[in-house]
Amino acid sequence: MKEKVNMQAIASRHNVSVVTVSKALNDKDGVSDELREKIKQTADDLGYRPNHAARSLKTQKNYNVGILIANRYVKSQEAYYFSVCGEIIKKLSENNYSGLMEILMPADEEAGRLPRMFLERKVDGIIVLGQLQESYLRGLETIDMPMIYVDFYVNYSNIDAIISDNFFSSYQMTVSLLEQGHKSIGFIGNIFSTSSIQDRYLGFYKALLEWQMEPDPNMIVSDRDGLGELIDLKLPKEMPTAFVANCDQMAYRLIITLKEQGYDVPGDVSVVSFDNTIFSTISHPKITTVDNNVTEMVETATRIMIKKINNPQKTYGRVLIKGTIIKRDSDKTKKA
Amino acid sequence: MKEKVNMQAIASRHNVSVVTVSKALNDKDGVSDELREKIKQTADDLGYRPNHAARSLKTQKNYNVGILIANRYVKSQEAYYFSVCGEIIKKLSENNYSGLMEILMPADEEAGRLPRMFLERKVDGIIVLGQLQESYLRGLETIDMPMIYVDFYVNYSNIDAIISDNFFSSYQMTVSLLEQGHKSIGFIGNIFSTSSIQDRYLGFYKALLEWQMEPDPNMIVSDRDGLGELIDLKLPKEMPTAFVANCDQMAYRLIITLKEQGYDVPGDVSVVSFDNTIFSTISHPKITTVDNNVTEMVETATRIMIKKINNPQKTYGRVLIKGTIIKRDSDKTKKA
DNA sequence: CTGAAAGCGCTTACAG
DNA sequence: CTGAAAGCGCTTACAG
Repeated sequence: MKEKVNMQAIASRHNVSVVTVSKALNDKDGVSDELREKIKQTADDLGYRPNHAARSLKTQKNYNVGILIANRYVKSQEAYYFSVCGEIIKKLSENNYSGLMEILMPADEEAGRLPRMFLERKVDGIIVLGQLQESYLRGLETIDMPMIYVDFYVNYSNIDAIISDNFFSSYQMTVSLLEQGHKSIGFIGNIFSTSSIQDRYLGFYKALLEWQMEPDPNMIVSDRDGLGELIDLKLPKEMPTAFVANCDQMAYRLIITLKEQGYDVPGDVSVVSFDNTIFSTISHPKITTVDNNVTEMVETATRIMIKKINNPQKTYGRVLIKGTIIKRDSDKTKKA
Repeated sequence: MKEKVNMQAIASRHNVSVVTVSKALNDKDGVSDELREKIKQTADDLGYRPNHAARSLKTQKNYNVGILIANRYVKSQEAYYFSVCGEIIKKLSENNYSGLMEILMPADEEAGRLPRMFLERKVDGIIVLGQLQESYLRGLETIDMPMIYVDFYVNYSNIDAIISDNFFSSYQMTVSLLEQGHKSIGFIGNIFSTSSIQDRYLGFYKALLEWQMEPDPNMIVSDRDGLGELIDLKLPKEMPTAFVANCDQMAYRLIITLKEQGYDVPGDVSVVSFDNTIFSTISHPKITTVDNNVTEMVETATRIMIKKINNPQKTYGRVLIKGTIIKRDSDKTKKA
C-alpha cells in the first residue's frame, strides 16, 4: 500500500504548510524562489499528481471542454467530424484542457434531453460540432455555460459560431465555372437542411446573379430529407453542363449517377464540391473541391472557448474561416 | 444571480439533513420511500445537478474512462480508430460513464510521458486503442489503474486485451483461397509491426502448413517501416496468384499497384484483406474482407473496463472477438 | 428511519 | 515570505 502523495505529504517533508505547497506548485506569489524549487523537486520525486476533483470543488472549474456531436454525423466510419473532434482534442490538450466527447442520440435530441456532461458538471464549456435540431438548440441555449457552435450557425441565436466561409468559397467556385463558359449550372443539396448547405447555395446564387443569370429551381437537386438522411439524386430533365455539389460525398455520388446515365465527367458535365474529404480523391475523376482549413477552424474554436471560459461575458459572433480551392480533374472549360 | 442548487438547498426545503438527501438521491437505504420521492421531486424541480467534483473527492472515482490513441492512427481523416472510439463513448454513456479521449503525440510516446488524463486523475481507467511502442507500454503498465488494450496485445504483458480473432480469421481466409485452387499465396504486411499483423500472418502460415506448403519469405511484402509509416509495396519477382493483405487499405493500394503493372484482379491475382473499412468498398473490384465486429469488441471492452473499475484485482486475459468474412469480388477460383 | 460529525484535497482571503 | 482557518459539496461510519 503506497502512501498517499498529496500536498500535505510534500509539505511535511519541508516542514511547511500546504498553503505554501499550493502556491509553489501553481506558480503563485508568496513563496521564495528557493523554496518553490525545492517543493517542485519533491513533487516530482514523489510522483505527485494534483487532485483535480479537489481543485474543481473550490474553483468550480474542471479543465474539461465538452464536444457534442449528433450521432447522425458519425454513423459512417469515415465521419469527417470525428477527425475535427480529434483535432480539437489535440488543441485543447496543448492548453491543458481535456476534451470530453458526447454523442447525442436521436431520441435524446428529439426529447430535448440536455447533455450528460452538462448535467454532471463535467465540463467548463461545450463545443457543438455540427448542426442540431432547432428545438434542441433552443433548450441548450438556456443553460448557463460557455458554448460555441462549430461548422454551423443559427439565425435566431447569439451563440458564437466558428464557420467556414461557405458563402464566399461557393461564390468563388461558381464564378470559376462561369468563367469556364458554363451557362447552365445545377446545385446539389437540400438547401433547408443546414446553414452550410444554405450558405453554399447562396454563394452560388450570388455568382449567378452577378452574371445576370436567373437561377432555375429545377436545377436544385435535393440530396437528403429533413432529418438529414440521404436520398437518391434525381437529375434534372434538362441537364446543366456543371454542378456545384454541397459536399464531396454528394459529388462522389453524383459522378457515379452521371456515369451510369452515360455522361462523361468532366467531358459532358463538370462537378465541383466542398470539404476536401476522402471522397474527393477516391472519385474518378478526382474532384475539384474546397479545403475548409480545419486546423485553423479548430485553433480558433479552441482559443475562443478558453477565452470564454475565463470571461463568459465576452462574445465573438460569427467567425469566418477562409477556404482554399483545390483544383483537380472534375471540371473543365465548356466548349462553345 | 441564481441561487446555488446543492443538496443543502434541497435539504432545507424539507427540513432534513443533507445526509438524508444524499441517501435519497443515490437510492441508498435509510430513507422512507415517501421522503425519498419528495426529495427526488424537489431535485427535479430545482434542476439539481450533482457535483461530481465533490463526489469524486470522497469516493476517488470520477466516472470517466480514458481512451488513449496514438496520433499516427488518426492522421488520416477516415481513421478507423475514431469510429471505434465513438462507439466506446456511446457504450460508456449507456453505463453512466463519460469517455475522455487523449491523443498521444509521437514526442510524448518517445519520451514515455504518461497520459495527462492519468496524471491529472481525470479517469478511473484507461482503454488503450491500438498498439503503442513497447517502451511506452512498459511505463504505462507501472501505473496503478485499471487498463485494457483494445485491438492489440503484448506478449510479455498481463494487461487484459480485447482483440479480434485475427489468427483464426486469417486462417479461414487463406484456407478459402487454397480451396479455390491457389498454390502460391503472398502476404502483405510488416509482420513485426503490430500483434494484429503478426497474428494474421500466423493464421495465414497455419493454413499453408495444413496444406503442406512451405511458406516462402519472398512472398511476404512489407507495407510499413518500424514506426508504422507506410512504404511502397514491392511486388515479388515471381508473382503468386493470390495475396492476403493485412488490412483493407493495403489491399486497396495493392490492387492499384497490380493494375498499374498490368495484372487483372481477380483474373490474374486474387486479393483478400481485413477490417471491412471504406477501402474495401471503394476499391475496384470490391474487396473480400473480414468484418471485425467492432460493436461486439466495444461492448466487451466497456463491460470489462467497468468491472475492473469496481474490482481492480480481477483479470480477463486475452478476450477474442470472432470475425465475419464478407465475400466480395476481389478473389476467385484459380483456373488450373 | 434520521442526522451530527468528520473528512476527501485543495484554494482563497486574510493576518502576521 | 509564510500559514491558520474556512470552505467548496459531497459520502461514510456511527450514534441515536
